Amino acid sequence: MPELPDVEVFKRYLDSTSVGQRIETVKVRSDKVLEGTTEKKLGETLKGKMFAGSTRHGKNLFVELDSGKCLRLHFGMTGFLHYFNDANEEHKHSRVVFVFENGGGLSFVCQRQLGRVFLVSSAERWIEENNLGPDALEVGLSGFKERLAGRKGSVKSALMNQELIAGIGNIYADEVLFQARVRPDKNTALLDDKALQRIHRKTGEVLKAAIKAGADPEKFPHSFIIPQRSEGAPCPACGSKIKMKKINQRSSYFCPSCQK
DNA sequence: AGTACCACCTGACGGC
DNA sequence: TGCCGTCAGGTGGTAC
Repeated sequence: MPELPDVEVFKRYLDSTSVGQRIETVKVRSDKVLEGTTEKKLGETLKGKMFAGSTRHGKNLFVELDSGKCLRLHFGMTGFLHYFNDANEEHKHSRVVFVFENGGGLSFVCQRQLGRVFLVSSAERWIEENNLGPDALEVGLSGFKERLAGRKGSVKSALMNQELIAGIGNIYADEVLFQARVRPDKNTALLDDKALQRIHRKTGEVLKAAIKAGADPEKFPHSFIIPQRSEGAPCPACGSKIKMKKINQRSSYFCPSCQK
């Protein structure tokens, strides 16, 4: 689930349900998702404070408090947010709950518990210290080309490298490369200027279209390959059979006829 | 720099 | 029905 478009959808959900609300208490259902903090510390830091706003960078969602402190939410493979009004609506896989003074609650839900909740001093500082690349929706063509320049590995690995560009994961890397008509195992260094321009343009277009569709594959344009991610499925552009190949241990689906 | 493999986790699915 | 391997949209560490 949680690549850039999903996290952007979570951000909008958080903004509309929880920003402006004051926190009464924090309940930790599983401390496996906490990193560098504890239920006690989280409670002490958040109690009585308000969710003042949020920013997203790549796959990270930063929630700012009116105290100046900041939460970093990373959703792993199975994380999402769930707002509920009544305690019996709390999700089965709710791992951390921010209970608001109005009685509602926001859950950080994460079945596989690979997601993480952290306290950070500021979003900018964390991004800087962790060498995160520019957000995939913010990076311009020149920055995009500079960051990919001289890469020897596959273009898909480069697109998924969060230190180069932040926000693209396994699924959307496949989509961007399908739309740009570039094979995912193509060596980045062999891409000509036109191909790089196409990949940059399609990155923006694909991510924006996915956000517009609420990151729901059922609402994606018919031209997208994502809903066809299985070996032998018909290519949405030419009808030939989709192929699967492992690239850096991750399943990659592409059309051998459309993508060169 | 790039890649392979493992680990962290849970659950769904297919084969036997 | 049950056991088992495999797979899943992420990331971090280690070793080559």
